[in-house]
Amino acid sequence: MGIKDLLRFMKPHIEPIHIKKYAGKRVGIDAYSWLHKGAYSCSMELSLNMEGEKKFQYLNYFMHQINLLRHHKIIPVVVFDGGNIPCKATTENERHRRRKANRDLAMEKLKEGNFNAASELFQRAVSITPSTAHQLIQILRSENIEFVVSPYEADAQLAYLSSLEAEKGGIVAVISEDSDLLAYGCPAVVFKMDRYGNGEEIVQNKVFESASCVPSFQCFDKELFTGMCVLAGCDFLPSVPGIGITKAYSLVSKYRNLDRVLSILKFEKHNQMPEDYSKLFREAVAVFQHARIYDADSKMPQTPKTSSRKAFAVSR
DNA sequence: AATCATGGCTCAT
DNA sequence: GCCATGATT
Repeated sequence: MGIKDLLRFMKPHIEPIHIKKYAGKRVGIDAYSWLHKGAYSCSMELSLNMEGEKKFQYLNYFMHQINLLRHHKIIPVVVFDGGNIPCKATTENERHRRRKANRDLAMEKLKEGNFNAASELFQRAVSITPSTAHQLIQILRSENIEFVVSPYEADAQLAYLSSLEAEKGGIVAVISEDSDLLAYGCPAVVFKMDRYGNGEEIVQNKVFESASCVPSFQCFDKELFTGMCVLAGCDFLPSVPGIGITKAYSLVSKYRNLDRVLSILKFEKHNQMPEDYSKLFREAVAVFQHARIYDADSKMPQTPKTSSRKAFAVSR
């Protein structure tokens, strides 16, 4: 779910841009967002694993976007999700359950001959499997497009790559649909990029420095911003009842210190607040700050542990 | 006024 | 994942 209501809250800090402004630069792509969009054009074919070309139409969509970037001399770096992070398991299970329910319903409608109802349900059942991702990886290889499979969340990997110099494999911006990127502290994120290259950009430095935009983040730093995001409710920790993005912003901008915010919160909401919220809060902030990532140069996950999954190399 | 819960949409014909 | 909307607090 990303950070609840964050993008709407940040609206005044969004600037419409064309992706060509990144000509000559390395730009990270959250593979999941384009895979998911592309899968809508062939959701039934994917769900039923049908024969024929159309099943692969999502690849055409993805490569169209890639070619758009290359046309503007942008160097794309595609980042895939790896395994699921344990604290996100309940969110993930719920999604899986709903997709399966929609798929079963779609099959029924299809048997009844109700094609329109079926295809609508197949769209809701759409899910990106390792197989669909692997089809794409093969094409990226053959086209010499750089890609990385993150050990866990692509968001974390994209944030890490954003912190590196281009010479060390770094990127200068991220294309995604996920507001979590802002909580991770990405310097520049482009949301809602369409097929012509138009998108909506949020640049961290501009957010912190802007004197004219309301809400103002002039007294914020990266930690306070991440804290605000966690307070508002994220995938790792639900918010305290009654606290949304607006209250989270007010608290952080008033007290300018996360420990102080927690004290006040404990005082005001002690009835509805879990006993261990402070601990869980600090852990969630730490997840955003010290995300598990795959370091292409060291060829090892930086936080080695539970490496049941394959470590993937980059193609460079 | 802000949060919460729900339902519709992402492609492309 | 996002967004809009109406009920709920």
